[in-house]
Amino acid sequence: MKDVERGEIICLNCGWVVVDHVMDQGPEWRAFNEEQRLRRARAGSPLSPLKPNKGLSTMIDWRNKDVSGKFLSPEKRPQLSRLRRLNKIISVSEPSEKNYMIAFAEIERIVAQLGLPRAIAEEAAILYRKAAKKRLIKGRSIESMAAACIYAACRMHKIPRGLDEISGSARADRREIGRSYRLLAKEVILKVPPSKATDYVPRLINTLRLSAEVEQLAIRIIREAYSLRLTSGRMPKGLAAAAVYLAAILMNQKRTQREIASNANVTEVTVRNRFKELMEKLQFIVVV
DNA sequence: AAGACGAAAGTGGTTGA
DNA sequence: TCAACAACTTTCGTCTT
Repeated sequence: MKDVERGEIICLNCGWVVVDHVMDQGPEWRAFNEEQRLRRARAGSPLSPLKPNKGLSTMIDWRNKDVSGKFLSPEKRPQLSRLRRLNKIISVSEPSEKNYMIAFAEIERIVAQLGLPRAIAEEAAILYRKAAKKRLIKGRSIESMAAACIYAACRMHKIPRGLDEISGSARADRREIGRSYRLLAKEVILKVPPSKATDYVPRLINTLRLSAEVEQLAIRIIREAYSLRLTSGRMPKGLAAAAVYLAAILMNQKRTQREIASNANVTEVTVRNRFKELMEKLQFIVVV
């Protein structure tokens, strides 16, 4: 019922673009997505924010020249190569760097498992650095903070994932992640726009294979609902699900409540309740 | 037979003392 | 820190298509 894994395509750079392509795919799109996702997820060299030292640590040039460009004397070369080797070891064995390595490995693991875009991993890594700088990880597990960073990064990039979706793939329990996230939100992230209902729409439209018109309409419905104060205290994803349901009906592309509910990670009942409210308050839209 | 609907009891998260 | 509370879920029976 709460199936977490779902082939889904997101542009690995910006988080959005590829979605459009998916709309045109035939029945095979799911497999195509998965395949492409895996292929892309493993491609390319690791990007800088995910390296413990951001790629900015001291490097000793491999050319045996000194500052003035003259070649070094033969006696000095072995010494230099020893230095190089030592420098390499030291640069990752400093305690804080080791911490980063564990954290970043965890971040990459979760991101890969959930099929999230690379930008998320980078954002999460940046957040993790900031958290570490403020000593927020003291007394907390690295894993929970890493997961919290991913959760935050997802929200910042408008790719909403539930806390439970992430905790499902994390090596820390939901409660701990929640705590870490709160701390993170308070101390590091200055402004996190609370996730809006419209953020959930593209993903739903996608997995349900609905058309772009439905998406537009659903978003319009949500805007209306928002301006009518129908949204306070309600789960954004619940509202999103109901709006998509309504939009699909209006566009003659009806999906069952069950389909929508399971894809939005809410229950049918919630979809129904939101749907009912929408019908009560938004009648004038239907008339038009 | 499957989807939609709603009531009742249960659950987790927020709020206020 | 604890209890009250609202929103949401689960479960299940009934109605509609």
